[in-house]
Amino acid sequence: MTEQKKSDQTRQKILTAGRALISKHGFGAVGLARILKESGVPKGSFYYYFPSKEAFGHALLTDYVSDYLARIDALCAGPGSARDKLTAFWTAWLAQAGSEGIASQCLVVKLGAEVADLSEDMRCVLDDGVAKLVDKIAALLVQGAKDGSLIPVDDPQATAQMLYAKWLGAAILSKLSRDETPLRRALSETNSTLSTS
Amino acid sequence: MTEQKKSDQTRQKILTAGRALISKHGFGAVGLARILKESGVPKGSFYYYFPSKEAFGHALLTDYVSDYLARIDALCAGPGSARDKLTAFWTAWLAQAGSEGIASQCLVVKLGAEVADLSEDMRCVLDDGVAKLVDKIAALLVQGAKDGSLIPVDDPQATAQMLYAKWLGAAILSKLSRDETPLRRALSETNSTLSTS
DNA sequence: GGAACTAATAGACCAGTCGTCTAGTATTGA
DNA sequence: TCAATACTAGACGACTGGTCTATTAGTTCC
Repeated sequence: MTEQKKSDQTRQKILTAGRALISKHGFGAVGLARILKESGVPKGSFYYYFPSKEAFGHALLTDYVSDYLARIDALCAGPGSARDKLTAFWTAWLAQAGSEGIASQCLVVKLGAEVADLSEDMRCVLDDGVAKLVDKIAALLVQGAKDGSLIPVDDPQATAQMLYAKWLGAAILSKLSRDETPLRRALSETNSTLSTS
Repeated sequence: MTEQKKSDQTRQKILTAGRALISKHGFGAVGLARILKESGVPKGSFYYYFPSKEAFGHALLTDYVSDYLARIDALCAGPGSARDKLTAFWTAWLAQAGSEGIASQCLVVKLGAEVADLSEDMRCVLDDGVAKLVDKIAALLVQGAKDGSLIPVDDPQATAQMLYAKWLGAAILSKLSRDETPLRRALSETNSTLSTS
């Protein structure tokens, strides 16, 4: 009662190890054996928690998306202008790039193209997560127009989607070139396009 | 003499079938057996033409990049303003989307994230191709500023890279959502940002 | 014709894949 | 206490992956 059921802990361990491995190598490229070895869970247990590898991938993405959106919500709920929040959000992409592999955290970057042709279920989870994220960005744009920190835009939804597209593309270009320049340019372009003053 | 050596024809057949399969499913997800079967080449022959699957991937990308750049060169050498050429280039992304899988042709879209963490050789080929493509886009921006069809920009190289990033991201979003809207928005945003008049 | 050489192929090989199955241990509730 | 459930354990099967060796088919030259 005081703690999570042990069952959930084990399940979470698999999910966590899986996320690390898969965000680095891709979904298809990582075998169950590797994930299980990494998380110290025997093979037999895997199929107790997940009916298939695809179902596992589905759970992994669901988990990831909900984590991600929760973090954005926390950011939005905090103090500061809409502009500050947006900047903080984008800057995090660069920060991740610095620490380990460039844009290595973001599963949309790593799995977007793979999952789209692999599993309808997984595709929908990721697509849904992106849609919600774009909504939140659009909301920030609206808020920024009100508090005067951002330039008003005609169609916040469209602008938010194109903003996200630019960052997604820039992340892939940075991965490909092993160079943060695309991400840095995205940041400066984003600022100069949207910021007042 | 009159014709290519048969050896080269066979090699090309493998490359062609490989490109179709891999641009749809990804590099790792497609086995040699499938490619060979598709191209009607016996399995035992593969290692006569390529020393390894990775070397094959390298050749595949080299082939693809050179095809792609040649097409751009042909477009640039043709008639019309820089603006027309750029528009024709981007519109092709949408046209591909319409016919079969969205943005299914572009190997940068499909393989960018996969290859970046898979093979240094393949990564370099793709990265090099993208760099050259961005150069050509930048050259069009410069030309457009001169012929008056496009708004002059401060840093054509940076603008071209961000332009490509936006389209790359939009293509992935379109793949993910099975909806051309992101690509269409990219087109209208590109036009309204760059076009004079 | 027959030797010498290259071009091309067949099929074996083993590591690795996902998923199943049977057996076993802990934990719970009555 | 005892039985039922929750969970662990890993061997096993059927199959696919890329790779390589041994062999055949084809050409060239004397």
